[in-house]
Amino acid sequence: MNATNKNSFAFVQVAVPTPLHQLFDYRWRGSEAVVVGSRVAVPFGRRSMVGIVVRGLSESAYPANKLRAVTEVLDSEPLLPEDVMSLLEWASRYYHHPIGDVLCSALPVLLRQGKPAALMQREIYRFNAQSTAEPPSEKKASLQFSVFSLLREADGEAVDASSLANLSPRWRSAVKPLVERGLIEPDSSMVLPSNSAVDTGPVLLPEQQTAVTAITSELGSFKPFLLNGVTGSGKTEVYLRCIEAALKQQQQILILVPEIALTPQLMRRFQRRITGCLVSLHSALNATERMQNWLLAAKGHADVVIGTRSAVLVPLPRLGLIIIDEEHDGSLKQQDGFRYHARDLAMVRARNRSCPVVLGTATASFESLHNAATGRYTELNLTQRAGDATPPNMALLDIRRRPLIEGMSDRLFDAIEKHLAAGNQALVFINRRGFAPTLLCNDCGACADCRRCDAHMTVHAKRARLRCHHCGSERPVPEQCESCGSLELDRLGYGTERIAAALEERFPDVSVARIDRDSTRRKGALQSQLDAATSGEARLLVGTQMLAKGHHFPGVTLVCILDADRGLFGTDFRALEQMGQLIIQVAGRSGREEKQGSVLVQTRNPDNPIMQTLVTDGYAAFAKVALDDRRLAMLPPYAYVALIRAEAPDMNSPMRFLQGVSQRLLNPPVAGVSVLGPVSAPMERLGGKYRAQLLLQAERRSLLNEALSRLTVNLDSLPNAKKTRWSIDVDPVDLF
DNA sequence: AGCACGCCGACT
DNA sequence: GTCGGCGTGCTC
Repeated sequence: MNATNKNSFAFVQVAVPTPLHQLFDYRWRGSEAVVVGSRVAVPFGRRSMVGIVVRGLSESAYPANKLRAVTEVLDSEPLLPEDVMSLLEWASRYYHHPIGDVLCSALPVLLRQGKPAALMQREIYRFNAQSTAEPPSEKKASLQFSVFSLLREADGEAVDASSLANLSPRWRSAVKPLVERGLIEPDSSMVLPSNSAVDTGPVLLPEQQTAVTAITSELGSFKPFLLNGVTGSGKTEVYLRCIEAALKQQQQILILVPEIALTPQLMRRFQRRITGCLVSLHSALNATERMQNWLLAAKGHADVVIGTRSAVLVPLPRLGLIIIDEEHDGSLKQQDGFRYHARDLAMVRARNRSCPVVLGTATASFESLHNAATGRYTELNLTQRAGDATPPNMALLDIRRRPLIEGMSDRLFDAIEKHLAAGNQALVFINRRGFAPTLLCNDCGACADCRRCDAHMTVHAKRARLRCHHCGSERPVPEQCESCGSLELDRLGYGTERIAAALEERFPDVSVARIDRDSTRRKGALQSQLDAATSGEARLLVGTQMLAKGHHFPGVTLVCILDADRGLFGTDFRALEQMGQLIIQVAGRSGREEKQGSVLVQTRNPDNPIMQTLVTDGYAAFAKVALDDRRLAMLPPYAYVALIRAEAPDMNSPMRFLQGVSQRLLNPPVAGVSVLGPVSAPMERLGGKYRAQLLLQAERRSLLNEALSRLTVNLDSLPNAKKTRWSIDVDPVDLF
């Protein structure tokens, strides 16, 4: 039912970008073929919108006199092919998000706005050797002469318009007469970022070879793999071999990566190894580049697409393999609007497409571990590190009743000193930005609080500002207590800024690099900090989880983790899982070369069994224990949950609205679905809005889906619905 | 979500 | 007298 469809229809159903859970019928010029997945311009209320044709209709249930006609057909071929359309329609039903919004958010912005779906053409010029016209004179027409000479020296090869623009900003005025006289010829060609491999890979370790063989032998059929590879075990090399195999079969490969500055790094590595057209899709691209790369993928020109979350929705006519790197990473889940999980959509897509999916990670998500344990995923393990690297040696550092200087124990300082003396680098990890998370008055006990959130302001000492890390609001650090005027203000707790300052004071001869969102905001700052860390110029590294993600510091032999205990008492059901992942990821930064690394985890809970398991027996053992708790609490992956969130400027509306929602879910009840709440959110006020939530819990996914389906019908008619912004989050990653 | 219509307070 | 506040209703 696509472009080749000869049936003529009187009506079409169109997905329009609105928050309404429905499609809209329009009259269609019967003679023309209906192209499912193409864009149309339609009148909608008082304005015109770009929508996507979902199907043709012989008759419409909507009153004939109210039907309006499609104003313009924008594509003659489907922009979204059948497989992507059905993926998105499925996602709309699964995540209970409006179909129009889902379909339209799969398009790059420019296409959503109705721009032609045309690949950018490169404007080029060639020297015409056949021309008998008089060449321009160097004296009379110097610019014409320079243009002409440049093209003549190119010897018939195409010269890009951009190189001509380098000659003079007025280059077009020189090109025009040359073209008119036939001395040069204009042309255009497709911009294809094709690439030739310059490196060949290393010899694979036996485990890598096993993984590659397992994956490549499944090309052409649906098969999910969980590639469990410790840091440094060469997961990327496995990806590359699988990509090469898929390329040989003329297939397109989709690689999803976390939303971090790592994409260019991975891109460069792939460019050295892969021959073909490589294209990236991430947030750093501008609208034009994004559309261009999207179209290269969608039209089948791109062979390999490396992208963040939303790339899972890009059309790929020859798709043959999906790889998800760092499968546990939270950025794969969209946190607003259409709240999809790219890993889960990739799984559905691969099933429909009959292609393998590789989920690569050193710290698998509990969902994926559970899927592997129940046989839904095939587990592949990479336990050996490349080269002679040995795994780091992890230990808990009991800081109870120990003297602490700026939150660090004497034994920690000793260890750092020892590693520095041996000529190595040390990394100190604290997952908190700023100087101190709290500013407390010693006289009245008041904290400097955010005016828009239920949160303390964080002290940023160098800039002398208080900042709220939840809503971004800022004010100067006060001299006096804001409630009683006292001058006795205490900066409580530690952040990266404070730790870096303390280390600088303790090790005055050593250069300290701080890597967090504040110190790397400036363009290029991250790269220069990372360079300083990699080259060894900075011998001490202090940072947040930014440090934990994929960067390799060959000289680091000691990793110190300062605030691990926070994960043990997190309010969220995923706090422990994330703590385990973070500790192992940070630990992986050390000892990747021939030197063995040490990891010290400062804790006030050295007897905590789960912490001990993580440190002595590793992530897999830790996950096993933590998963047991999930089972007992009836939480994912042993149950299915959805969270209905509501927020409003006044305190009562969200709660009242959710009470209405709860009523509807309970009368009549859906068997097997528990409704918990409504309760106010763990941080009730955020960004000046009051928030509440309702949790649905079910043993079976289909029951949860059924309950939610019943809900979305006319949810807007509930009391307070107009005053409230609400959303449904299926499989939430956190409960905030 | 937009964008209109609609019915009550302070302004030239 | 109207300019404009945001309640509420609709979008094929």
